[in-house]
Amino acid sequence: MTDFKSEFLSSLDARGFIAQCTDNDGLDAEASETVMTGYIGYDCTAPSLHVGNLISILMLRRLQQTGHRPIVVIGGGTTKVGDPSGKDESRQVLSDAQIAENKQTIRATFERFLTFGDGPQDAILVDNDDWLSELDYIAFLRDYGRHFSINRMLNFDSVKLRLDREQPLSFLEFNYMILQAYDFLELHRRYNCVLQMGGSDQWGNIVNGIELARRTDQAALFGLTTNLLTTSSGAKMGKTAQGAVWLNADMLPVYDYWQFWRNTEDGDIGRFLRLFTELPETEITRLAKLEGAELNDAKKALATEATAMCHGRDAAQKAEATARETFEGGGKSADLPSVALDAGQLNTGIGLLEAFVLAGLAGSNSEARRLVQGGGARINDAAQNDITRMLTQSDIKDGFIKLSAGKKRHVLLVAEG
RNA sequence: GGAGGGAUGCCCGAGUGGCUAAAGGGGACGGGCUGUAAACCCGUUGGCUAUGCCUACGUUGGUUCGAAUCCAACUCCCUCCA
Repeated sequence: MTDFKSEFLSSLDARGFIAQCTDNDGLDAEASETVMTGYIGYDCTAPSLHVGNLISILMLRRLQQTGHRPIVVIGGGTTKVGDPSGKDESRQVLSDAQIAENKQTIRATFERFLTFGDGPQDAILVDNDDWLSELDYIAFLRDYGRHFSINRMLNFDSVKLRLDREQPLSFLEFNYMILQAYDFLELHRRYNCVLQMGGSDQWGNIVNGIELARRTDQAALFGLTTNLLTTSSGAKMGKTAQGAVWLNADMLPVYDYWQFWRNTEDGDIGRFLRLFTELPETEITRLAKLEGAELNDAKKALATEATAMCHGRDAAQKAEATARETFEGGGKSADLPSVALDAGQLNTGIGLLEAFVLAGLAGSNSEARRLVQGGGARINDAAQNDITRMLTQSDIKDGFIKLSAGKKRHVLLVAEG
């Protein structure tokens, strides 16, 4: 722990956000004496962000809460090129229309965490395509390329690790850090942005931007990173059975989002409460001290608080109530994720396996069969072992048929039409 | 331009003519234990209109009764030389 004067840095520090800063004292002074502007960049390859992006979003939120201006940079320009990182074959390049669409839905998420507008501390959202797509190659190389030292870049971890492992590194990819560095410079020029934040994997890119601005504009910019999030058992955050934990409700039901946090590992509780909720420190200390089964209360608090921030408090409490009824009250809740079913199908009857596939609880008939044979399939809480069984109108209880795969995954089939 | 190495299921990775829907590991899913946790134990893990059928070992064609395995061409990747 360092002693910070500024509310911005001291609160981030107290909550365990900070991994590394390019200049603690300089940034602290800037944050306590001015209304500063800081940014984080996001690619828009998917229609929604996921929990892996959450820490950085919360840093922007705290930046704003402590009196500064956050900028969200959408990587429309970089997405167009197609991020080559990772070792997969080159990804599909998204169409301009898709990118525009993703920008819209992603923006909606930020509106839950930040206040946008025209005031001095209101958040703004910009697209780096605005300046990147207009760059002139020769002019760019002449004006900015000369400031980048290959010798130095080869020493950045992102590059070095690749080369050490003898993995390919394309020129395109190599240029990524240059474009990102240029983003920072451009944001400084346009918006007087002085701070770039991001995950610790962004350190090299951030430092490059700072260096570039110092050389071309004699500007003093700052960088701040957070640790990449893993669970205490070492797994990467943000993946569940179904895939990524999306922040948009139409990509992942609020109930499932709540469940994701509810299933946090014991060892992560204190850390996650500090990072992902805005509960006061005293309350967190109390919750984190709980032991054994009582820790479940801390997990519920985490789930509800984290969900409230992303989806609103009403939705969060509803999810909590649904979970309580489902797990503690014998499974009566009508608010579980539901899937519509044509009423006519129930008249003729619908196969058990087909129903599980329809509900999204199994990926194929074969998978559904294994589920049944493994003893994990239930209808209205009654275990099923006959794969030929048909579901009919008579299975409807209180207006729906409850399908369960295992103890945690439940879906309601609702007849319509 | 030359020489060599490689491409296997969600991922890593064995297999070098039939016993291979393809070892092993990881991940994932289900079950057990528990606290809707972790760890651990057990099972499952291509699809289907299912005692059979279809698809699958980079692509296309060939040899063979039979190919992931042999041959040819092609594509992509890596290493070294120029």
